[in-house]
Amino acid sequence: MSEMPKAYDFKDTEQRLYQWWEENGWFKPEVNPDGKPFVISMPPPNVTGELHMGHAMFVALEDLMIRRARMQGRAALWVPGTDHAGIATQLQVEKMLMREGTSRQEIGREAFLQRTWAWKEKYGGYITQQLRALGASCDWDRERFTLDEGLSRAVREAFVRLYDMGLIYQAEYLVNWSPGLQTAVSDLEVEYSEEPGKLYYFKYPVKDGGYIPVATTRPETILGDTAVAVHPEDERYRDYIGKTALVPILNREIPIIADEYVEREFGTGALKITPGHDPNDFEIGRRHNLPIVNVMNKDATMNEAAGPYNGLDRFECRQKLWADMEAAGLTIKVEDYTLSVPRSQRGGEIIEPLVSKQWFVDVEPMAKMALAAVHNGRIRIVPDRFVKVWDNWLENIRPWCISRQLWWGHRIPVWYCDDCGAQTVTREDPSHCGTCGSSNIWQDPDVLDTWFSSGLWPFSTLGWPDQTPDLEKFYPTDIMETGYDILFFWVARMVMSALLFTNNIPFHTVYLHGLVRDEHGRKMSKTLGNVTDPLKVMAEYGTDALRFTLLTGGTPGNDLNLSLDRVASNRNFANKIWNAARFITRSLDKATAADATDSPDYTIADKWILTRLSEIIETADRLMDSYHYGEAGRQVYEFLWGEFADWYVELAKVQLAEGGQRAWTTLAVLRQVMDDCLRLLHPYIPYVTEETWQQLKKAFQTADLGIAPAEGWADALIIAKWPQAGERWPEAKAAFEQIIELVRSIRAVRAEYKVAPARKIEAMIVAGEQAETLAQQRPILAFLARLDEAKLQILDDANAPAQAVTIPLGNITCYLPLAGMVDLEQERARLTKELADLEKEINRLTNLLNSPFAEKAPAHLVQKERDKLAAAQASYQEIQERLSSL
RNA sequence: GGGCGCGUAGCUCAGCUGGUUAGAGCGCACGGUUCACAUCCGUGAGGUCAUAGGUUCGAGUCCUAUCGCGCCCA
Repeated sequence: MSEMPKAYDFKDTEQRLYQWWEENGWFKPEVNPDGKPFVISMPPPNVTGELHMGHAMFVALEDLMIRRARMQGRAALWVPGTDHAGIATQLQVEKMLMREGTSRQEIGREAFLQRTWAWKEKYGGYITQQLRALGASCDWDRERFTLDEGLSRAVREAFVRLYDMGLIYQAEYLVNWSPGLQTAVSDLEVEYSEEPGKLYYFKYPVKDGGYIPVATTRPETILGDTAVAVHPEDERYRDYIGKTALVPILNREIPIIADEYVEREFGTGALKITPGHDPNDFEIGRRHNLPIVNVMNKDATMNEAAGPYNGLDRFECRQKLWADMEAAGLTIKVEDYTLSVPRSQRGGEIIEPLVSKQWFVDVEPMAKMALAAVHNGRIRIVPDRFVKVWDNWLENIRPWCISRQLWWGHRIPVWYCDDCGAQTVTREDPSHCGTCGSSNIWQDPDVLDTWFSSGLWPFSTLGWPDQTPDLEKFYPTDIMETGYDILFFWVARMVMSALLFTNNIPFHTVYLHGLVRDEHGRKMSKTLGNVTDPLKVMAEYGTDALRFTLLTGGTPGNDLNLSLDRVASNRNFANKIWNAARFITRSLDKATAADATDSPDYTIADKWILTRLSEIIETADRLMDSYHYGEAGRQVYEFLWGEFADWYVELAKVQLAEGGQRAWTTLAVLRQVMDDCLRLLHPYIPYVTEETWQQLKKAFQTADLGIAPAEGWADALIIAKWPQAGERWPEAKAAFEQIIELVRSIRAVRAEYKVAPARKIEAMIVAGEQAETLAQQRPILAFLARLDEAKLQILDDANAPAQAVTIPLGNITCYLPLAGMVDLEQERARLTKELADLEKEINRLTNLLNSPFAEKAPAHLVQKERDKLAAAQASYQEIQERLSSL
């Protein structure tokens, strides 16, 4: 018989198994060709990104779902892929160019794109290798990239369709401009941070004399003001309405208008309006037909409209202008003020609202469809509280700015004609203007927002717009599993585009997980230095340990604080599994094939563990079906360690020692429980379960005892059948649980009396009707409680021995004579305390049963309490008698 | 301003449709070289479930309010 090493060595296992699985094609849906498809599109990580805990989290969850579905016989397909991540990738390449002393402008668009593709080829494989290390059982033959040919065609198709439907348009609009990146970004890519700043109060001169006091947080925008607004009912300024104000320093004439948007209580109650540099002012400007004056260049320096400040940086301008206004006697005061500063999600630079010409998608019609899809139940969001967030965003949706002034991405498929000025938008690159036929055409230089392409992901990865066999078979997909932080960014856009382009939902369920934080709940960030690298954790504790921690450490939709202590104990769990199996494989010589039987004579313990196994399978299954993966995993953990290993494996030693049919049956039970647990846990911790299962399989096959799973041994656990709950024996379960209680009580007394652990002690158990059942368990009781079996008495009735510790357990009483060790005083004190506790318990239960509880609560619950009371009363009486005899 | 989540043992977290002495891991104390495992085994200490009301026979769980922490949207 081959020996299993003493400890589970994940280093020797993980890579080998992964390769083996992949080589055998077990990651492909073709494993179960007739199964109903089960499909997940992987949220594509940034192609040049590095693995972080967020990736580890989604891989753990999606792999869990996929592996379980595969074992359930489904044609499980997990489509992997990566995202070109326009801004992030371009930034990295630009950084590289900077180190080389050049820039993208210098080398030009063509060369830049070549360099970026080269960069992608070089670093793009890293992230997918890391996903493999996590155990991701996705179908790598179907891997996609958002910029590859097929997906680019999908993007082109989507753009053209939207354009033809009139849902894409070009407009001069106030957008979020990133001066450093020199591109527009969408509303979602801007984050607002509370920062200390100043509120500047100054005098807005009125042409006919006098002034209106105005406050602003950004004095440099004064130069772009095109109105001063006051509330129509504000007494203070009523007379000024309709008059003309003069822009400080520039003396440009602007109207004084009335608008209800103005808050009378805020600042001075009068507002300067800068439609070119503030989103709210932009809206007001539209209402009043105000002109837009843009005073800034795209690099956030001031332009010629800023007059004398032309060429200054925006913050320099602020200083200088304020100083000049002070000199002119126009300033009033400066107060400290907390600002809400718009910063770029990427890089953190301050975003400048700027008017520019961009492409937009009118998403409102699609948003309505997306709202309906969730409301009529075609798409379910888990946890369902996120439905509110979903509604709130989609009901207030704004046009989506999709053009980016970048080079890395899908170029906007719009060609402009120099001759007739028309736009040509086609699926194939045109050589002539679609309107006048001129060949004097040029393509829009901008590219599309990365999310435009990832919004098509669930169907573009399967071949759309072509009606491929994959699209036919695997679309719509089943579950979209991702972090709640990209519910709008991505999930909403996928749903919208799927409904529009495929006339179908992209998936029926959205499962959202939380963020992984550090052990004290702080967000992991490079600046804080509290980032835990998943690869390091995996190298130290094993991939399974990390996965199990991520999967069981929290609840759906809630953030998870990752503690390395927890990872360590989950590594221990892997070892526990390994060793339980190791015990089994080393016990196979306790029986022979001749002991095999079709109708096993189960002991109480066998029936107990098999009953519990059935319960656990059913519970775990139910929990997983309702997406409570964490709870399911924790329950299997507790069962495997706390019941199977701690109790059944221990007593199995006794049953095995008996040999013959008893040993054979015990081995069969051991195999069944171990095997089913491995199956239940495989989706969580694939490596240790597969490796252990292979060892188990090999050992049983070699031993040739006629013990095997009902359907025989599969090639691998990854493609083995999902377990099913079996027979149950409630009475045996109850009886054995009482034995556990008895053993625990004896152990507790031993510890209290400091009996040497190795010492076997005498015991007398008076058990009334249960004496016979208990007597069958003599060897087990003796073994587990370290009793001297030869002197163990199990009787239906007897007088208590004189010098003994009494353990009352309802209708069973156990006496431990502990010769010479029992201090009567101590025992009396112990029993007195116990008596007091029981009295409290009896009073509590008596009151409870005399209350309306007895009539109103379900009968079985009332009975449960009655039984408790009876047991407590029996113990009480026992102790009373005992005390009086001492 | 609107919305969401969280507040349970020293720490990190469970507690699924309310069911009656609240669980786990780590840590702590005491004891263990029993031939699966010291990545282990046994025993134990430790919680007025944030606070105040309410619904109910029964509330950690449902409702209302308050306090504290975090997040999202505007």
